[in-house]
Amino acid sequence: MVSSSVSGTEPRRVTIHDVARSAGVSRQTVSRALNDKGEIDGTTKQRVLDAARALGYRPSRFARGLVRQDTTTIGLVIPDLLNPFFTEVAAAALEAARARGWHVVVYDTADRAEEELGTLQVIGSQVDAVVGYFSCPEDELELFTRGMPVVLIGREHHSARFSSIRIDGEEGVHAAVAHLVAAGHTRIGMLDHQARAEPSVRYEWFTAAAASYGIDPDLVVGADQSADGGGTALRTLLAAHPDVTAILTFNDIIAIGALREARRIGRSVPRDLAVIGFDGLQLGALVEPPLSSVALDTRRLGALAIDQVARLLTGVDPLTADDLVVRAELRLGESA
Amino acid sequence: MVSSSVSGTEPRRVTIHDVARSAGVSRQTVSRALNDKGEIDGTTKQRVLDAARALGYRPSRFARGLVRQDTTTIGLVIPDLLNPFFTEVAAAALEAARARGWHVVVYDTADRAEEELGTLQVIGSQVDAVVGYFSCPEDELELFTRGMPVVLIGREHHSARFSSIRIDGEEGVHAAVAHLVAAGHTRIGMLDHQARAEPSVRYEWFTAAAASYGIDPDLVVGADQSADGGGTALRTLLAAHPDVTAILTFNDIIAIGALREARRIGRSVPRDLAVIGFDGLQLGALVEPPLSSVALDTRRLGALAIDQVARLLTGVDPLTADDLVVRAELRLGESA
DNA sequence: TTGAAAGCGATACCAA
DNA sequence: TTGGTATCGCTTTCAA
Repeated sequence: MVSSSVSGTEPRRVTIHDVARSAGVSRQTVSRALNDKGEIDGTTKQRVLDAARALGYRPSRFARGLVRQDTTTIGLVIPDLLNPFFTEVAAAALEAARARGWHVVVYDTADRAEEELGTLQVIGSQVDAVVGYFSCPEDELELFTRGMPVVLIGREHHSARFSSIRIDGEEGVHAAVAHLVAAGHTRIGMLDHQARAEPSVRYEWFTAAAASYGIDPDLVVGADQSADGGGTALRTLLAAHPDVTAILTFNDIIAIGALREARRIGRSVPRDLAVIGFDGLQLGALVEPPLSSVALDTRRLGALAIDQVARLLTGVDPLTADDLVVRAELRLGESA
Repeated sequence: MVSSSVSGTEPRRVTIHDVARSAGVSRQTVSRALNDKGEIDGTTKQRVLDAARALGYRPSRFARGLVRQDTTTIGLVIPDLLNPFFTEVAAAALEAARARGWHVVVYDTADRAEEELGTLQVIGSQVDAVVGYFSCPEDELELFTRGMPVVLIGREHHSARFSSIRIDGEEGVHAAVAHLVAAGHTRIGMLDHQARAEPSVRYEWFTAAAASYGIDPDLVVGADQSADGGGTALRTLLAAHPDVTAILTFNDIIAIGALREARRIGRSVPRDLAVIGFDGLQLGALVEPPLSSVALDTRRLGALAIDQVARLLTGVDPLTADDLVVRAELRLGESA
C-alpha cells in the first residue's frame, strides 16, 4: 500500500502543498485541518484529512520545529546501557523528561573516550542540552558543547562551564565500614575501579573511614568493571591477604562477581567473607545472598539531572553545586 | 559567562544573521566558515568563528534539517528499560543505528498500553521510523504511524502494514524439554506469562514439545513478569503439584525468581528442581546456579530491526517475514 | 471560513 | 573569495 519508488525515481516528499492541491484548498487550510484549529468547515476538514491520508502525507518535523520553536530534545550520553547502573539512571532520566514532554536521544559511548567526542560532535547539532557521563578532558567537552547546557553526572571536578551532579558516598561508606567493624572485622579489603590511574574517590572515602577505625586501608586491588572482574580481583586480593574477612567494592557488579567467586572457592558469605557493594542496584536483590550495598537513589539522580537541565534551559534559578548532590546510604542485604 | 535574560526579556535566539552582522559579512559566509567549506579566506573565517563564539551562536537543527534533508532519527519504544531483556535489545538497536549515523530517541512506555498511544502521538512528528514493542491494537498503531515505517518486535500477528520480527522458540523449547526428559524428568511445569488472557506462544511451544514426549502439559501457572512473580508462581505450582521436578519459565526474570524461591523452600537446583528460563539474559550467568535458558540473540534482534528500518526507509529490498525471524536455542547453565 | 503573504533559520546555486 | 536570491515545509498574521 505504501508507494515506494519503483524505477529509481526518488520518492519526493509529500508536502503540505501536495495535499492542498489534491484537496483543492490552500496550504493554510490544510494546516488548520491537520492541527485541529477551529475556523474551518467540517466538510473541508474531512476532505483535507482524506487527501492527506491518501497521499501518505506526514508533516516535516524540521519545518514544524522551525516555526513553532517548542520541541525540546535532550541528549543522554552513557558509557554502557548494559551496565544496570546506567540503565537505572537512564530510565529515571527518561521518565523525568517524559513528564516535561521532552524527547531524549540516547547515545551509548561503549565506554570509549573517543566515542564520546564523536557523539558530542553529532549531538551538538541535534539536541538542546546534554546530560551524561563523560571521561574526556573538560576542554574538549567544552569545545563540542559550546552554548549548550551540559549536566555531568558523577564527575567530581568541573569547570564553571558545566553543572555536575556529585555523588557523595562519604557517609555511606563510613557507615559500611562501621557496620563491618561492629561485626568484628578488622581486615577489610577493597576491590576498587582499576581503569583509572589514580585510586577512585570511593577508595578515598574508604581510607578515610578505615582510618577513623584504625583499620589498615591498604588491602586494595583494582577490578575490571564487570562480574568477572570482581571475581578475579577477589582472587588476587585473597592470594595476597588471606586474612581478609570483609570487602567493600567499587560497585555492585564487582561485588556480585566477588560473591560468585567466594562461593567457588568455598568461602561462605557473609560468614567467611562479608561483602558490601556500591550503587544499590535492584539487581543486588536477585543474587544469593542478597547484596548489602552503599546505595544511590538512581531515580533521584536522573530526575535531578533533568531538573537542572530545565533550569539551565530557561535560565531561571539553576541549582548550585550544593544542591546537585546525591548521597549514598548503607542498605543492608544479607551479604554483610 | 553564558548570557541569560536579565530583566524578563526573552533571550531571543542568536541566528546566523546576528553572527553575520557582528562579523561584518553575509550569512552565507558565516555558513561557509561554520561548515568548514573551502572557498573562504582564513582571516575571514577566523573572524566569523570568533563572532559566533562571542555571541554563543548555535545553529538551529530545524533550519539545518530542513535544507539538508539528511539526518535520520528513529524512535525506539520499549515497555520497560529496567527489564534487562529490553535493555539488551535497546543496546543492540542503538549500536546498529549508530553505525548508520542515525539518532535514536528512546521512549519507555512503562508497560502501559495508554502510554503507547501517547508516545506514538508525540513520536509521530519527531521521528522517521519506529521500532519497538507494542501491545495496543493494530488499528490504533496504524492510525498513529501513518506513512511511517514501523518494525514490531516479538509480536506474532500483524497486518501487512507493519514489519515484525518473529521470535521462534519452537525448536529451542523442544530442545529444553528433550533435555529435561533425557535427565529423567516426567513432571515438568511451566511458569507462564500471566498478563494476557490467552496462554502465551511460548506455552504453546511447551505443550507441543511436551506432547511429543508424552508429558502432561497442564502443570502451568501464570507469573507476574518479575523475580517476585516467579517466586510466587513457583510456590503456587508446587502447592498444586508437589511432584513437579522441573520447570520452564516464560522468561529469565521469572526463572531467577523461581531459583531464589526454590532455595528458600529448600529445594536444591538442579537436583530437586531443574529450571530452564527463556531469553538467555547475560544476567542469568550471575545467579546461582547459572541459569539454563532458551536463549535469544538479542544483538541480532536489535540489529535486524534496524536493518529492516533501513530497507523500509529507502524502499529497497525490504526483508520478508521469512527473514525476519530470530530463533532461540537452548543454552545450558547449571540450573538444569 | 478561507487565502495571500510573510516569516522561521539555515544552505545551495549562482553571479559578481 | 564573497554576496544575493531562491528554497526547504510549515505556521502565523492579516485581509478578504
